[in-house]
Amino acid sequence: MPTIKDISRLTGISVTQVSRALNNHSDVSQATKERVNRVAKEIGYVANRSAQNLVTQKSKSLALILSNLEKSGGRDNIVYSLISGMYHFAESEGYEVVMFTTSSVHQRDKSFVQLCKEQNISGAVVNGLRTDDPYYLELVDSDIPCVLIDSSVKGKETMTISCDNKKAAFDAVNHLIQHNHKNIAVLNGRTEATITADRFQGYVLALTEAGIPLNEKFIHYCDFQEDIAYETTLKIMTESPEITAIFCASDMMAVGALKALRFLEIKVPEQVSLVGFDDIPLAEYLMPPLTTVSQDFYGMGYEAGHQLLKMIRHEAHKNKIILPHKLLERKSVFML
Amino acid sequence: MPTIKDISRLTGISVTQVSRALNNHSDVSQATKERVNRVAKEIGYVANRSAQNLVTQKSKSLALILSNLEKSGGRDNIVYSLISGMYHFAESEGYEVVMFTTSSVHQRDKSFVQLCKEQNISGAVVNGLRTDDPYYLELVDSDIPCVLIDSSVKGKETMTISCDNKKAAFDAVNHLIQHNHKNIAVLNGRTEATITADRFQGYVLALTEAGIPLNEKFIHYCDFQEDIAYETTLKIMTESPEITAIFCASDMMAVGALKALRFLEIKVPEQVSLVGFDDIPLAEYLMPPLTTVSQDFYGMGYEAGHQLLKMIRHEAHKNKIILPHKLLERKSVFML
DNA sequence: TCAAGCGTCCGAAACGTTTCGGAATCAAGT
DNA sequence: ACTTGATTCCGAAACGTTTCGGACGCTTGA
Repeated sequence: MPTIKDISRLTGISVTQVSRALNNHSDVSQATKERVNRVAKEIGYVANRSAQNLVTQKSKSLALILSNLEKSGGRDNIVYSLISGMYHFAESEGYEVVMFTTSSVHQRDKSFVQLCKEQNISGAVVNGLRTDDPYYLELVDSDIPCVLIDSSVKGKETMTISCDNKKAAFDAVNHLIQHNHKNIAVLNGRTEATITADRFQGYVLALTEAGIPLNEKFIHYCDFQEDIAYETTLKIMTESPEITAIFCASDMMAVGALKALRFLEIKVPEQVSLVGFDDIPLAEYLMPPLTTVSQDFYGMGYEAGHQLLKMIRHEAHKNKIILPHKLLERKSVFML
Repeated sequence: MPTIKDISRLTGISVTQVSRALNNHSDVSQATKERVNRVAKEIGYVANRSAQNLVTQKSKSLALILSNLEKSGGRDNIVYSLISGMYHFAESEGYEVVMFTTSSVHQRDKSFVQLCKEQNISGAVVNGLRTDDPYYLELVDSDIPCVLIDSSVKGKETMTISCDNKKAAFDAVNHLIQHNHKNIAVLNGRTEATITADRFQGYVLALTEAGIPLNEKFIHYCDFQEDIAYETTLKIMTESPEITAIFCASDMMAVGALKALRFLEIKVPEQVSLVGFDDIPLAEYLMPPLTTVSQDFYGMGYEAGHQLLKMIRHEAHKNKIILPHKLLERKSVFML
């Protein structure tokens, strides 16, 4: 591979000036710049990133830190959308993105901070980590700029990006109320997740605004998992057959609920209405097509990268960004 | 960040020996190794990858080269499975994976080879590129080891990994024949793709073995796209209502076909049977659940990484690997 | 004539690591 | 006492880039 020295030798211009020409610095004449660039193209010169990173003590890489690739992205392809959104932004800025998961931490016995420092990584987008993970806490407390998706922690160098989960849950539940439902169960996510609490608040708000009392028996947590939602639905529908609607805090849980209802031979939506959350690709193909709150995960990944770069460049940035959501009415809600 | 020099200073051991101790070379005493490793852990030392890459002229990064993130991975999450399989393998070996797409080539005006050289990347897994892409050809012709998924080109340093597409297609079509279908249409993929030709051969073989003549009117190409499959199905079912079964070379095309059949009020599978290919997550949720040929894309990504590393290390490797497939019988095929 | 300023240039050091070539120490064998 | 070999060590160069500090030549204005 040709280096900057080759260009220097070929043109008779010093290495210093070649470097400055390539980087379009001001104190190099137009003529020199042109000559350098021409020769560079001719011999197929590409800058050696390792050398650049070494001397500048930084790199054009962003980290995408996830809990676990396989599991979380199984069928819903939320993580995939996040990846491709962030990737496309990074690409447009000439940045690389490198992924880390909790399993890489354990496999290599290094913390996220170490993993990042090792590669001179400039910043990280974080999604789906347990907020009590010590490595997570170390990361947000470090001097590495972080953009957190769907969770907020007061760290030195962090910002949060998410949709308005409370309002979104409110919209979903209110939609059910507008269809005259009163006995509305909720299948919520992992109790430790920030979004779980937010969405629960939306649920509560919608009910209380409508003057409907809360019923402990209708409130359940299913860890965002399809199979737990399945079991839970089986249980609550036999214990509380007065339920006429279920709000699921994720589409995958709605899928589990739907299967359970089908198993119990309860008609959806005629006997029980269903609202999901996320709008995963599956949602529109279910029978019936699922009414759900849509989130733009691709946009989230893209915007996360965008904000991260702003932080890295010390440009002004807000510390919280709210992305729009939308209630998608399909066929899983029935007017009583 | 602490460096190797800090360890040297703290222990009074030369930089050379510290380096060799850290890398567990043979000509350093056990006592020294222990001391070095202890101090390294104490001060939280992590090796600087850039410096390592620079001096060794290689890196612990593998490339994953894709046609286009967004489009190809839209709903089927095949690409996601590939990514996570390859990622998990890389992770277990302490390697990074960096993704490139055709759009990165154009955005940065660099060929895949340049993109790889720039980062000292040791090898690449390639999926979904057009085989006539000049950058693709340059890549497989270069000295960079490549593992090609689902396509074969005689390059210097390449190997191919795929399922037995011909046999798989044969199995699918034969399954229809065993259910007494004779007028079997095929919705095939992009004409330039290697797998398209392979699957077509399987289709032909199944028919000829059963003594069923080929019918040009039953053979169509839909570029693996749902909407084209939709339009095509609309067309062929009105022009050739004698068709009782359709073999789709991808599940996404089967989804398109299914929508078209539903629009035409043709019952699946009672009036027309359907077999897909890939077993995407959607398949089992369709109405009726789709009978299809399953491929293990996660395993493909994992194995691709595995074989790539073998090539990089100059260990023995075959130049073609066939992964198993399986016909998954669900509810979209009807016995005539 | 001199100083100041500008535009353009260059040498050399630095980044953190690996590795080549050589060397010191010690025990064992002659 | 001398060689031999094994074991353990070290200095210095090298990888390709950026950048600091300085320098040269030219024009301009006093």
